[in-house]
Amino acid sequence: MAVPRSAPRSPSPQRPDELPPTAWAVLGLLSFPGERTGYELKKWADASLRFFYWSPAISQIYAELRRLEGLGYATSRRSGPEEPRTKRTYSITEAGRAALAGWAGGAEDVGPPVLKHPLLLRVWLGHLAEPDELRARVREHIARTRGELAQVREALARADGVEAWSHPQIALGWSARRLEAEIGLAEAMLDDLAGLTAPSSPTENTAPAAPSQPLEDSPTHG
Amino acid sequence: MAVPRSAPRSPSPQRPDELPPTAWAVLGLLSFPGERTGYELKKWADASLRFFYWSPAISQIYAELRRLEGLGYATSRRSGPEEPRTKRTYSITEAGRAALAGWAGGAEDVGPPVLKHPLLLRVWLGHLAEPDELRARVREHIARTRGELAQVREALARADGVEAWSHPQIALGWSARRLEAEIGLAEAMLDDLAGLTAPSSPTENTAPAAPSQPLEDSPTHG
DNA sequence: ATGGACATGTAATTTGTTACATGATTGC
DNA sequence: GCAATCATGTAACAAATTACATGTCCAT
Repeated sequence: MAVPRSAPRSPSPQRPDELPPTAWAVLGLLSFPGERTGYELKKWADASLRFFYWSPAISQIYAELRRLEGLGYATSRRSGPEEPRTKRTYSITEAGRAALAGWAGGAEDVGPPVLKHPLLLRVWLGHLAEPDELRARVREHIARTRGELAQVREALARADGVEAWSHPQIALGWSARRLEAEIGLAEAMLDDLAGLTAPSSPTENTAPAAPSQPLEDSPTHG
Repeated sequence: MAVPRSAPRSPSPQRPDELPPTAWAVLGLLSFPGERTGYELKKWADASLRFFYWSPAISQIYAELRRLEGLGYATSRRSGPEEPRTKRTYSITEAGRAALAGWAGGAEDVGPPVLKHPLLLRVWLGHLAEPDELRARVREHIARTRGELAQVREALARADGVEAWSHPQIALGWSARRLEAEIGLAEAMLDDLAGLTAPSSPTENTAPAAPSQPLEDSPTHG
């Protein structure tokens, strides 16, 4: 179990486990064969991690790498014989692999997925917007999503056939199907929005009651 | 255009616009008929906002309300004749409604949806976990999602028929379909994972190459 | 030699969470 | 009286972003 070689450049004395998911994500990036720089990690995160778990800012990746190194979960070395000397290459340690396996294989609840969908926020406030404008935003979203779908399929093609990539492949496959569903959802919403402006049965404007406060059983996990 | 009445208790002199989406979300909660307390806002966010845009912590809701009041987008008053005097009730101002309409109706890109899916993170690292355990996590996720779907349907039923709620209803309808899709996605992933342990064609372990670094066109919007 | 991709990092700031303290109101 | 829910808020901290500073390497 390789001990941390180079002096930990980050003094934060963090207890093992109890790391935020982002730290595990970065360590996970490191857990696949090969060693890589923070910069490479960022590109990789942009190309696949972000489709199911968001891509941290490059500065945060560097910070996480320092934390991971401080914990002995990763080691870094400055450049190879061929490489530019300014380059710092990270790899996972045995301790890191063990800790990551503990997190990935554990039964503790990692919490529900969190979705932040600014478009839906706008639709939700649609009574304040021009119907046409709103639908234009939805169509833009569909176009963007199609672009992302193409990217996922590329990433999928790149991973195809490589034995060690089977799980990332499943995650990417899930992402592709998810984006397909997202497109269908947006198209259905387009119809809903169209139905609002051209209503078949023009409902009488019944005095809108105050928003009677909702149910009592909703779990407070915000 | 009602000027800010009560002295702004938060000194932050923020430029109009340029607010984070969360601030617009809270202001949006206030934009529907009626006035309400921070506490009520939190419950409402838990019951509907969180399905398409996450529910801020109660302390952050209070903070956002103070900021909104400082900007003149909301006013608060301490209690009514009947209410407990410790209660502070907020409502949106005309300036707030105008600003919100500017954001909701604007054409600026609000950015892509961000999904943080801890379960997928685990699946992605599945090579470090027991296959059975992993599938158990997926099944737990399906169960939880079914519960959330039931909640959305309740919220939908509550909003049904009320004219002023049409857009929130569309957002909620989208959420319901999204959760249905999420269940289907998870079930398909369960199959994928099963296919891994019982492979029809046991592929020869071809020497796993180093992760050849991915494409160059991925937009860096982390 | 210039610009772009590669590469690392710091500082300042914002955003968001948890834990805690306090107290009123309501129903049993 | 007691517990649960309602209600507000502070303090400490953690997470994450942006802006900035610096420099290398490579192709045109």
